[in-house]
This record gives sequence, C-alpha cells and structure tokens, in this order.
Amino acid sequence: MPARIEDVAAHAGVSTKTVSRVLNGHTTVRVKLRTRIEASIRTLNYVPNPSARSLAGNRSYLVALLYDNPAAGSSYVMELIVGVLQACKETPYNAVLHPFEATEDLVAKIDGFVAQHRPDALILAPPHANNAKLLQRLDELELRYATISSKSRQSPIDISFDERKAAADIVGHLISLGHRRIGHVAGLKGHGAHAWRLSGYRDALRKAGIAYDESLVIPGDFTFASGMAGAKALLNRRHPPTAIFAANDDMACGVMREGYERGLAVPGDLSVCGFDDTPVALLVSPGLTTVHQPCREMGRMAVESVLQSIREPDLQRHTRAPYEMRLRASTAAPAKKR
Amino acid sequence: MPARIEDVAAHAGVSTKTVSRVLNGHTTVRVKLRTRIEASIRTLNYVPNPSARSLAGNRSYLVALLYDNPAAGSSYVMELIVGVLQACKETPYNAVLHPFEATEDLVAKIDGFVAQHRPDALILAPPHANNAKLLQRLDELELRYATISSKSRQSPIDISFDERKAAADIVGHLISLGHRRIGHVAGLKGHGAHAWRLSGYRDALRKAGIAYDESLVIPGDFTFASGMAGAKALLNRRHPPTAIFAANDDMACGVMREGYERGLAVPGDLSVCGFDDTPVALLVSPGLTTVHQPCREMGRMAVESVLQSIREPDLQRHTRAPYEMRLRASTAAPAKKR
DNA sequence: GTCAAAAGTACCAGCGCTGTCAAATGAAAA
DNA sequence: TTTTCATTTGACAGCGCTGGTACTTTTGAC
Repeated sequence: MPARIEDVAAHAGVSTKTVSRVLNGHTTVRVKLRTRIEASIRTLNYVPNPSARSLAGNRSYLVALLYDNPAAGSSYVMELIVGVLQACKETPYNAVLHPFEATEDLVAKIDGFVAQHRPDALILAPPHANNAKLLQRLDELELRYATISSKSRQSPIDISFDERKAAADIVGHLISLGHRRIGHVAGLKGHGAHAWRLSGYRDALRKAGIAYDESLVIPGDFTFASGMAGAKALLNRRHPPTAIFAANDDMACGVMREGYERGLAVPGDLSVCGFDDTPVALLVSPGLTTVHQPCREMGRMAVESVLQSIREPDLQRHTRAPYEMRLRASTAAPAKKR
Repeated sequence: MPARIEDVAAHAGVSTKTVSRVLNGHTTVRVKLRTRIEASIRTLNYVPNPSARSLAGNRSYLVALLYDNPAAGSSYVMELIVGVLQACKETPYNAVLHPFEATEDLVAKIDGFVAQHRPDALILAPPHANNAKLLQRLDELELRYATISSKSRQSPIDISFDERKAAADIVGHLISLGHRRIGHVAGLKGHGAHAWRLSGYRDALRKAGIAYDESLVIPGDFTFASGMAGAKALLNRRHPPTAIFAANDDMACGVMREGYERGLAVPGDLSVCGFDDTPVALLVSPGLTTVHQPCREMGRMAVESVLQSIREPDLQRHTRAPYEMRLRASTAAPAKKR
C-alpha cells in the first residue's frame, strides 16, 4: 500500500494541510519546514493519489490534445504528441490524446468528451485551431485552451511560427538557384497552412520581380496522391516549371514520385521542396529540401502556456517558434538548356 | 455542473448503488430496472466522474503503453498508439502513453511510474516486451500486462505476428524474381525483430537451396544511417548482391539512398525490400516492397486482451495477427547481364 | 517589549463514487 | 396460504485529498 499524505504529515511532524500546501506550491510555508516535508516525501516515496486530488480539488490535472483524424498517420501529429508528453512529464499534469473529427455534431461531441474527461485545459492542433464553432463552445464551457497555428485571432493562446516567411524563404532559395518558373502544389483550403504558404510563395515571387501565374498553383489536400496529381498537372504544361514547391512533405513526395514515373531526375530536371520536415524528408532519395517546423517545441510551448494560463486567467500569448530551412539534395540549379 | 449518480438515482427512483451496479455491468439488476436506469442516464447526459470512480473503486481505469525512446519518432509506435487509443475509446479505460528507457534504474523508474499513475494494466511495446527484469517487476507488483511481439514466453498475454514466416515470404519473393545473391541488413541484436527476420531470411534461402553466406548479413540498428552503412558494405563487395532485404523500412530507405548515391537504379540494378510497411514505404520512389505489420490492429488487440485479463486473471493468450505482403516497385527481376 | 502580520495547526466537511452487508423482494416449496 | 431461500436492492461508510474556518504560534518591525 503506498504512502498517504497522512503518513507524510506524521513523519514530518506537521499537519496534513501543511503537506498539502507544499504539494500544491502554496507559498505560505517557511523554507525550513518545506525542506523537511520534502525530505519526508522523498523518504516515504510519497506520490499523491491523483484521483483523490482531482476529486477533492475539482481539477483533473489533465490536458487534452485534440487533433484531426489520425488515419493520415501524420508525423506532424506524432511530433506534437511527443512534445506535449515531454512537457507534461515535468508537471503534475497528464495528457489525454483525442483524435477528433469536427463534424456536424461537434458541440455534442466536445461536450461528451469534456464531460467524460473534464480536462483542465485543451490544446487544439490544426485544423481545429481554426474552428470558430469549437473555440466558441470551449469559451462557453469556460475551458482554457491553446491553439497551434491558428489563423483566427480569437484564441488567447496560440503557438505558431511564421509560415508565410518560411515559405517565402524556401521559394526564395529556389529563385536564388536560378529557377524562374516555379510551381506550387497548395494545401487544403481553409487550413491556415494553405493560405500562409501560398502567400509566402507569392511574396518571394514578388520580391524577385517574377510575375505571379495563377496556373502554376494547383490545389492539393496535403496527401501524397494530391501531390502526384498536382505534379502531373504542372508537368503536362507546355512550359513545365523547373521547380515545384509543395505545401507539405507528403505532397512533395508525391511530386517526386510523379517525376520518377516520368523518368525526370530530381533535382537535375526538376527541383522539389516541401514543408514541415517530417521524418520522411530525411528518408527519401534525394533528401528533401524543406522547412523544419518545430513541432515538438510547439507542443511543449502549448502545454507550458496553457498551464500558465490556468494560474493567470487573463494571460494572452501568441508565441512564434523559430523555424529552420533544411537544404537537402532535392533542389539544385535548373538544367542549363533553358 | 454535470449530473451526479445521485441525480440519476433520484430520476429513476432507485438507490445510487443500483445505478452504480448498472454502470459497472453487474448482472444482478433486473432487466426492467436496468432499462429504466439507462434511460435516466441518457436523459440526464450522465457520465460518471472518473476520479471519484477510481478513488472509491481502487481502480484507475488506466492502461499504460510503455514504448521505447520516441526520439526515433518511429511510425511503428505511432500506429500502435492509434490502435491503443481506438480500443480504449470503446471502454471506460484511458490510455497513458509513457516513453520509457530501460536503463539501470529500471525498477525505480517503473515503480515511480506505477505509483504516480496506478495503471490497471500495461502494454509493453518492443523492446520492453523482451525485458525480463521489467516483466519480473510487473509480476511482483501484480500488475496485468500484455506484450507486443515478445520473444520470451514469460508473458501471459502477447500479441505478435509470424515475423519469421513473413520474412521468409518476402525473401522468397526476391528469390522467385530470380535473385540468388541477396543481402540482409539485420536489426538490432536483442530485439525479437532481429532474430525472427534473420531466421526467416535463412529459411527462405534454405528452401530455395541457396547456401547461407554469413558475409551477406550486415548488422544494423533499425536506423536509416545503419541501412546506408549496411548497403555500403554490401555493395562494396567484389560480387555485390542483386537484392537487399532490410529488417525494417527505415533501413530499406537507407539502402535505397546508398543505391541512389552510387547511381544504381532501383529496382533495375538493385532490388530493395523492407519490413513493417510504415507510412514512408508508400512515400518513397519507387514504392517500397515490404511486409505490412498490422500495428494498429495489434494495439487494439493488446488492449482488448489485457482488459479481459483483468476480469479473468488466469487468462493466457498468445495472439497472432495476420500480416500481408505489399509488393511495390522497389523489387524486380535482377538485371540480365549476370 | 509590544503588536500586527505571517505561518502553522486542528478539525471537519465533502468531492462522487463503490464495497460491504443487511434488508427487502419474489418465486419456489411446503 | 405460508415458509424458505436465492435474488435483488438499499443504507452507509469511506476511498485520499483539498478547502474553509477558527485558532495558536512565530516572526519581525517598531
């Protein structure tokens, strides 16, 4: 039978209430006493019973991570999860992972979830971070939440990185290599990742004085198949692009596949770059030039911020995580012939 | 404020205890009454408070998934997680994910984890499934657990699939294409996945009457880099193999990269196959021939079995999940010239 | 040395549920 | 019909902790 708070109190010669104060970080305990109590806790290997804590304190010590359908098996989400779990480990909080599809009955579903788990805070991964109805419901339920890469300014706490600038950087890199006709396979409309990355693409073209050609932008949906389809459309043009910027790595892989099917050399005949730097970027050959999105870091930050906001309800914070270009072998100067 | 069991009892005109019986699936409630209570539960949108339940019932309704260092960002684990979460959703149980490194202080670490979360059951992913010390400690703590792909017969509940046969199948496929000199980049020693896949490789050779040549087997560690290194060693031979079987997909990608660096065509000059069918197998070009390991399904099964074993403590069950070959474009008949 | 503020104690209710065990019920037996 | 006994239901304590109130002790400023 594990030790109880009572045992610790007896061991340290104090009241249970004082032990409780120490456990909960209340500042009204003198250092000397606190030290003694902490020693007793360690000696007895005491760990508070989370259920009793939750029940009495009306808190669950749970942070829920809401992400979209995992069927995609998206490594983006995996990385987020890793970050969230890491961050939780350093706190008394625990993570609940919840794949969540925002269908018609969103409100009922979220209510059910909240009723069942009673999380103290939520973290919304894209695209939920942009779902106004969802955010509204959470506000009504007076739940704290953090969003990741939210488009809307509604969210009090948001962790993002400058996707627009990152996209501009990577397209700028293609331009600096000498590319002038650059295709773009865009993401799913409605996702922030669609708009920002497209804007960045346009920014880079503008900066280089290259006219924007709408027909060089093909809509995609972040899947490998849509990347292939996008590449097919672009490469079937009379003047195909010499480089393609895909709005994520999976689509970039699709582009590379289409190139492969046609016997085009990457990067010799076609430069390809992606976005996100998911693990696959390292595994494909040639290695994929992409932008490293600090998913783990963002997961961590989301947890930290949202927990802080429990203590400071007025907290507003829009954090921008740093990103990095990862220049690998899938991009090079265009072939001489043109 | 959400409904409490008391509210349901009042609404249905019974005692709280009877409601509790219905909630916990006790069979000693008359059908008529049970129906009435279930109706009340639905009307009031009642969901039991998990903390109160745990506290009173001395159960946590938690299933812990112990997996190895997630730094690898392994999609194997991701798939397992998805399966485990799915399975939990249909039960009152929740999953706790716990990346866990089995270092020296394993016992202390596992004790700490158990003290903190008090899971009712554990699921051990490889390589923990083979860690005798860990299993022993769990036995001492009288915790129920299921292992996934455990080598040892110690585990009462294990979910696996016939890796040896699967490996033999895929190497058999290479042989049937006409390959005779087939290299193998093996996994990390100690992992079941190392021994089984190597045995399968040998089985297939034996069956085809091809002599086993130890020098064609290069040790690896399941990483991309070790796959590259293994391929390097194999391709530097005076008579390089015409096909390489890597013990997992990441290493197969490393093999493909090494081929790419040398200007070898896959599958024209070198056939490559992997194992696991992680998402990357679909993303690389050419698509990777591999064995589909039903990770999700195995995660689900592990949860189901281990929960069943809570009700039936004597339960022993070694389940074999079905696997499938995924023949893609990375394998073909060897070049004519030899 | 005085006194207010801070730090700590003692005590108890109660969070929402389940386990124990006794009471009520109902069907079969007498 | 009454008795018997298994089945079904209920009353109540208590799981381990925190919040609150009321009170005592310590601290440090003057």
